[in-house]
Amino acid sequence: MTETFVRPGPRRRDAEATRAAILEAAKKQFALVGYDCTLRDIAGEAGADVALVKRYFGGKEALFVEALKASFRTNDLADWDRTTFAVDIATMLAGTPHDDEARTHRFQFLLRAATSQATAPFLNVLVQERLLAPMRNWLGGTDADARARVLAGVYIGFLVERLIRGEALEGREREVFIERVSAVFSTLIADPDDGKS
Amino acid sequence: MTETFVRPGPRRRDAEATRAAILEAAKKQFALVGYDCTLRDIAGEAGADVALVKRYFGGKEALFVEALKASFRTNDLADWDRTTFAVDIATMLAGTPHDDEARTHRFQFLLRAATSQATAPFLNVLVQERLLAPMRNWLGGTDADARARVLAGVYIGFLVERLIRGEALEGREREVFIERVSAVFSTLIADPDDGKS
DNA sequence: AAGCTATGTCAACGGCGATTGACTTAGCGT
DNA sequence: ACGCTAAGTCAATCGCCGTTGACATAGCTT
Repeated sequence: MTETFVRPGPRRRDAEATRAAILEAAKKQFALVGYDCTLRDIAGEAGADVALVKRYFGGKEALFVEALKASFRTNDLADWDRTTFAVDIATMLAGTPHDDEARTHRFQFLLRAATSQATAPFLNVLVQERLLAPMRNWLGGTDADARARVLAGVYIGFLVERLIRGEALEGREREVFIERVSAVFSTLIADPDDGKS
Repeated sequence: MTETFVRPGPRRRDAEATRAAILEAAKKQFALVGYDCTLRDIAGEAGADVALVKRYFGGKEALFVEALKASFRTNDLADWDRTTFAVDIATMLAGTPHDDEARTHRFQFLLRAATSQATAPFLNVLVQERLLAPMRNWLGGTDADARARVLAGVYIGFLVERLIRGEALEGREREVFIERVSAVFSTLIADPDDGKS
C-alpha cells in the first residue's frame, strides 16, 4: 500500500483542492440560502477555515461572482433531442424541484442574481453567452435570436412556476399541463419559415 | 385657510398614516433590496423611527409577511380586454421594467419570496389565491385550472426575461418578439373545447 | 386648563458575521 | 537535517442591525 490516497483524512496543504471545495460549497449555499448565508457555513461545509475564503477569493462578494460564473458552465441543452424535447421538458416541469436538484440549485442562483441590482447587469452578459447563444444555435432558422429569447423566457417561467408550486402535478391536471406546455414548446422551437417557398 | 392639510410637515401623531407609510416603504425595499434591507432604511424612507416598526408590526419578519400580502392585493388582470390581451401583454413585455415600476416591484417581491425556503410554502398559498384563482376565473372554459397554471408560468417567464434583459427591444427583433409572444398568449387563453361538438 | 394616553424620539445593548493579522505547521528544496 | 514558504488555524476587532426600554410630547377628554 505505497499508493497515496488523495483524501485520507481532512484535506491538508492542498491549496487547489481547498479552493475548489470552497467554491463548490459556495455554489450550493448561495443557491439554497441566498447571498445572506454565512461564510462560516460555506467554509464549514468545505472543511476549511473562514480566513481561507479571503485568501483565495478576496471576499464574500468576489466569491459570489465566481460561484455565479461557475454555476453556468454546464450546458444541458446541448444533447436535447429535438423530437422529444417538448414533451421531455413539459414532463420535467410537471414534477417537483426535488426531482432535479442540480438544475434547481443553478436556477435559484440565477433568480437571486437576477433580482439583485448589484449582479443583474453582470448576469445579463452571462445569460447572453451561456444561455441565449447556445439556444440560438440549437434553434437555428430565421430570427433565431428573438426566438431564443422567447424560448428562454418561457422556460424560465415554468421553472419559477414549478418552484412556487413545490409539488408534482397529478391526474388530469398533470395531463392537461403536459399537453399544453409541450404544445407551447413545440410551437416555439419550430422554424416559422419552414415550408415556405 | 382653515383647511387642514394632511401632510404639512413631517407627519406627526397619526398612527394609521405612519403605519401605512412604513408598510409602503417596506413593500418597496423588500422588493428592490430583498429581505436583507435594514429596518432603518425602511423607517427612514417612511419618515418614521425604527422603534415604530416594532410597535406597529411586532418585528421585521411580521412586517415582511404583511408587506408580501399587501403586494398581492392588486388584481390587474380583472379589466384586461380579451380581444387585445395577447398583443397588449406582448407589447408590455417588449418594453423595459422601468416602464412599469409598480408591477416590477411586486414581481421582484414574488421572486424573492419564491427563492427563500422560509417564505416559499407561504407564497404557494398566496399565489393560489391571488394569482391562479383569478386567472382561472378569467380564463373559464374546460380545464381552467391547468390552463391557468400554464398561463401563469409563461407570464412569469417573460417578466423574468424582461427583468434580465433590462432594456427595450427594438426594430425587427421587437416585431418578431411581439408577434410570437402574442401568438403564444392567444393560444393559451383560447378554450380548447371551443368549436367542438 | 389639567391630565392622561397614544404617538413619536432617542440611545444603548447584544448578537452576529465579515474581515484582519498574528501565529502554527506541513511539505518541499537545499 | 535545516530552514523557508505556502497552507491552515485562531482569536480579536469592527461595524451593522434588530431589538428594547426609557423618555418627551402632541392632542384629545373632561
